[in-house]
Amino acid sequence: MAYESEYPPFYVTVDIVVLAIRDGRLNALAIRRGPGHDEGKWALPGGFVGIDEDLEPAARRELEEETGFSVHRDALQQVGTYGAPDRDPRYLRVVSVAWLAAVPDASAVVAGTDAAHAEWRPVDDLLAEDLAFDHHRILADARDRARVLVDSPPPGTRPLAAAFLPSDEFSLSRLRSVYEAVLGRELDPGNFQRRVKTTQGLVTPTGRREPAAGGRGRPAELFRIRG
Amino acid sequence: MAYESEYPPFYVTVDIVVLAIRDGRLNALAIRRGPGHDEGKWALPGGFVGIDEDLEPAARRELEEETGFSVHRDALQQVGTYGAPDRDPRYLRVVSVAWLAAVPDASAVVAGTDAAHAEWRPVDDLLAEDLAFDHHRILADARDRARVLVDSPPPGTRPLAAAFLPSDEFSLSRLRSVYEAVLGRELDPGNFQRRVKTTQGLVTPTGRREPAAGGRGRPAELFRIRG
DNA sequence: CCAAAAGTGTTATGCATACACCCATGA
DNA sequence: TCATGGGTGTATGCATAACACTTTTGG
Repeated sequence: MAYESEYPPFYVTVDIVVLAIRDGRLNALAIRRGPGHDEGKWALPGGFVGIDEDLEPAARRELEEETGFSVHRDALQQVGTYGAPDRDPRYLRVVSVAWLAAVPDASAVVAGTDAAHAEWRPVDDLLAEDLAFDHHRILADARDRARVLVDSPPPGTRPLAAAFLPSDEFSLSRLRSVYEAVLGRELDPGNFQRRVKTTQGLVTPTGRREPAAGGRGRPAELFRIRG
Repeated sequence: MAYESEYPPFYVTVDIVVLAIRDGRLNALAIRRGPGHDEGKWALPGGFVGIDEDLEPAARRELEEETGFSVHRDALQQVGTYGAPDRDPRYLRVVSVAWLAAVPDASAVVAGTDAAHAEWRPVDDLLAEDLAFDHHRILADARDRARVLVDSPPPGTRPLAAAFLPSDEFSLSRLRSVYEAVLGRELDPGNFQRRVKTTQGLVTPTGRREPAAGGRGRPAELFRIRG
């Protein structure tokens, strides 16, 4: 085509803020940068978009390469796009489309995948540090977005909180702990119970109760997301 | 650099949903496509990002080229990024970062600028048509975003509604008509009045009243955004 | 006086919060 | 029986909505 060379070429990448709840705190997958630019700093996982690949599939592919997880459509959300001319000094121009992914807590998942040196790190801790590239801002934006999504999930979508739960069935206190970790504050157990139960089409009771594991206190009823 | 040729090159563009209130309806700037791909369909204004240009300045530059307007920081918001491999058949890969811009109603502005054949069109009408490229989805996403932003402006930012007003000073019914056009529904005048007045730091009274122009009914008090 | 728009008052309703209190279980 | 967490009931405050009503102008 006639105009092929008239416009500047860019590299396009996806960066993914992979979120999970660990020990009651919101964690993100971070990769310690090796020798070279921003050495030793934490960075977000990501990679280049393929020549025939749409953006969302590219994010999904990277996520699976890093964690092994295939998440639900609604658990992978575009956060924003970052393209300052100097954001990656290694190349002339890299524009990154940032995504957030909510995955269940699974400590072992990272090992054996691409990101052998990836680690779960509390988001608060990461945000208190100097991250590589513009990943500090990306992480902050992703956390803000996650808070909005957890607080008021768009109608018709699978709530983001569901993606953090390791099992289809869960107690409401488990669900509440997810909300608390994402929002960064404690919620009243009773009010949370009522709010979730009275929200149409959010959870359905299974009738069964939690196997008395730790065993102190009344066993909780088990629920399931969306019928 | 060693890796320059390993990754696929993309073109990066910005598309802008320029919004204004005209005759009580939410309008967007649209350009009728000439001979070539998607001929005759309406498209959004936009253009390529420069080699040394950040994304937001690129959107701002395009906006000014098309309309002559320099909008406030908070009146130009990133909506999302669209990069399906086949979204622009003219080139191999074009990734577009979509923005929404709120501008005051000024019918004459378009003439004499780049977009001589740009026209204001009601958003509802455009969404009922088949737009060029993936601009239908972009426009729909931008309108949804505008509604959220008008309804609950992020604290500390200049409310989006202010950007639609042609003057610093305005009556509350003028402001209300902006809300109504964006939200697509009517609001109770009394309740709107109270809500706006009691919201801290939103509007400040000027003490003056509207010059009795059309002249029927009690002249409205004039307000200003953010003291 | 009448119409029309600006602006205020009043009441109902829903929702979130705070918190008291009961339930069911393990030790 | 006690501690612990699950779960319900209830009062209160706040934001919104609905709408009656007053105010101020032009015709």
